Amino acid sequence: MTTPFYVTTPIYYVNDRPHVGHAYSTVAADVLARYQRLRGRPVRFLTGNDEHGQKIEKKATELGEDPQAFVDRMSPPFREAFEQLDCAFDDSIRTTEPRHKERVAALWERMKAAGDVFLGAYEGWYSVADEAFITDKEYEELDDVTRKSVQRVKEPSYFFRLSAFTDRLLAFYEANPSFVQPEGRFNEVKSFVKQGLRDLSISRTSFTWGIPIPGDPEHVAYVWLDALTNYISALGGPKREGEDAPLYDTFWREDATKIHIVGKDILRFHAIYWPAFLMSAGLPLPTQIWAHGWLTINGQKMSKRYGNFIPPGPLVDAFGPDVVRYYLMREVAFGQDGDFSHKNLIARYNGELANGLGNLLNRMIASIVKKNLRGVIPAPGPTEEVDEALRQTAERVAREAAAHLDGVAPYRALDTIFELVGAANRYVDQTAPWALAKQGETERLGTVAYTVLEALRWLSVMIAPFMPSKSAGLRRQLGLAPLAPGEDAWPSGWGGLQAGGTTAPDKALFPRIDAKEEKTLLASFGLDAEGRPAAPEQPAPVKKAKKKSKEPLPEGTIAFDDFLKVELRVGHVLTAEAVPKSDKLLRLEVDLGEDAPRQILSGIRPHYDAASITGKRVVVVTNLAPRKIMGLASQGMVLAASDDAGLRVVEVAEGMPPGARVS
RNA sequence: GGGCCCAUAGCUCAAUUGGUCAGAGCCGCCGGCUCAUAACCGGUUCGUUGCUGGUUCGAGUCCAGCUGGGCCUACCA
Repeated sequence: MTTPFYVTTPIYYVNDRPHVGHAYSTVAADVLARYQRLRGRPVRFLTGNDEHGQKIEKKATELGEDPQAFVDRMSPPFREAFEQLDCAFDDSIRTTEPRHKERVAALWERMKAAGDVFLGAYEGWYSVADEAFITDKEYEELDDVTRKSVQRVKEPSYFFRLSAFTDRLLAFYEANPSFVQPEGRFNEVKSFVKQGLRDLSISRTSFTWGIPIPGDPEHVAYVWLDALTNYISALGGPKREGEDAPLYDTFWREDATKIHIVGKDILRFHAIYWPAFLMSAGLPLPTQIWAHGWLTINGQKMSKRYGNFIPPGPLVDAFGPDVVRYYLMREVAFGQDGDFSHKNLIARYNGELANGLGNLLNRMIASIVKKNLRGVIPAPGPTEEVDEALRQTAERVAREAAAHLDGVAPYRALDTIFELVGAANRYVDQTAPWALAKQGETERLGTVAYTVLEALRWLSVMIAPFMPSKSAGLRRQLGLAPLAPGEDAWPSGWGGLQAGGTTAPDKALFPRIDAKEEKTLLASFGLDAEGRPAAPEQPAPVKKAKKKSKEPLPEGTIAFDDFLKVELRVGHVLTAEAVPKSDKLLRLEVDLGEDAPRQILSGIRPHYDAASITGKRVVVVTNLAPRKIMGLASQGMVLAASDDAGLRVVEVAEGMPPGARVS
């Protein structure tokens, strides 16, 4: 198959710092891209950043920064993180680039020309945190924190006639039964569409940080219209009359394979809105939307709040890019939720990479071939049944692994590939080349050694999409050049390894991590020997408080653990106002480094007025159960010192960012 | 309220269109080997495949109900 292959990651919203979740999506896309390149297909792999929207504008304003300066600062860390992970994307687009903006305008014009865009007025709730319009019901069900970022909007707005696409979308789904993967997610999409679609508001006038609408610059494009367009704008599409766009013509043509890797949270936008936009504009639709699951971290939900917001950098520093990539792809079934566990990573590393593949290479190259064959690859003699069996295993594995990669099941591909590692290790034991050497059975030894080396060569190709550097290292030891792009290099013909070549024994490809190192490594990630967070910050889902008969504590003291239950953080007081009908209460909006500020009520008005408390950096108890005071929810408590003479809030030096933990 | 998905050995997962005694890896235990990264190889314990019925010559695999978990969705109190 030599049709072009196009794979994209979501474009990551620059409100966040890169974390393991971003790395996961991107590595998955990179593995697919590298695999298809190996197969000799023309490949394009795109990632990028989503940089517009009200949330960005708001955040930048809060920081006293120009939005453009803000996104210029927040965007590079994503590319750097992915490069560190050896993700070889061909392009990384930013939605603030001119090349993107002009294509959003072009898409808009096409949709408008098709008669699917009309001017109306939108009234309803808009969630800034999610950058999405929500219904009244959804609004009511929100938690208090999120609700803070929801606003009532009533403004003129352009609409996209999404309602007219219900039947066309359903027909398309029917005709493309694997358009959305996994299947369960597709069902959700279908049932959502079956209920009938409402027209979609696709412009806003209440803020400016976005792409102006052609002919009506009061409006900026709805962020999702803006963002989704990236998949074609990066290719130079949609084309205007008479334009030349070779990338677009190659990778977005009807028969190219076009896969969007997305998180399950943004599936609806990709599986419903995006195809509808493209249908309206008369453009080809993507081949497949792959929604993967979420990762928890050591069993806990990843969240800034719980301090387990894992950036990929330290992982790469500790284990190297290939091992992190391997683990991410191996551990979780693509499409399902999974857990990222440092402990497990080390277990898989030792068990599969060091003991399995690494040791196989080492026992052969650095020992048997080196000692008995002077490091030269022997010519195979007549084969026996065991030799044929290993060869057949290799052929089956290559076939199945390829099928799994074509089907976007990287974890299954790895599972299959490592069957060959196991088979080769068993083969070495069965044929006992060290014994053959002692008995002077040189010809048989040659056949056995060749068979294992050839299997290793096959492995060097099959692991390449997952572990490009380790693949190169493995090939170097086999005396082979790194894989070069071009023809289909996936192993199929047995015997490609040239006899007479010189092997290059080297240090262990995957040095084992011993128990002591493991402990040190885990500790460096703040974990105990069992791989659990040393100081669990995330309360276990409240079961019943078990009575623990521990040593009694001295009267009047609490255990250290008890102290840790109190979560104190630095809060930046954004606004303050007196609560009507109350003489003591102030209603504060406090930035705690979360997505939205919290509302906190504090009885400090006798000592502070609204103006004097605003802007202060205070200490807030953040895990106090929310409480309603005079009808208003209070989501925390500001610490203050007081005596008869007066009251002062506890303040923190200017430099500490909101959200910093106090302990 | 409507709908979807999942529930298989201690853990993570497999089991072609229902069809050989339900498998693999990890973990544990026993043994072997010694070329190797205290590695590798062999053997081995635990499953009435969530529960209850049904269809069938035959069901983990289909149907109904139940229990438990996850998710999508909705302008019925």
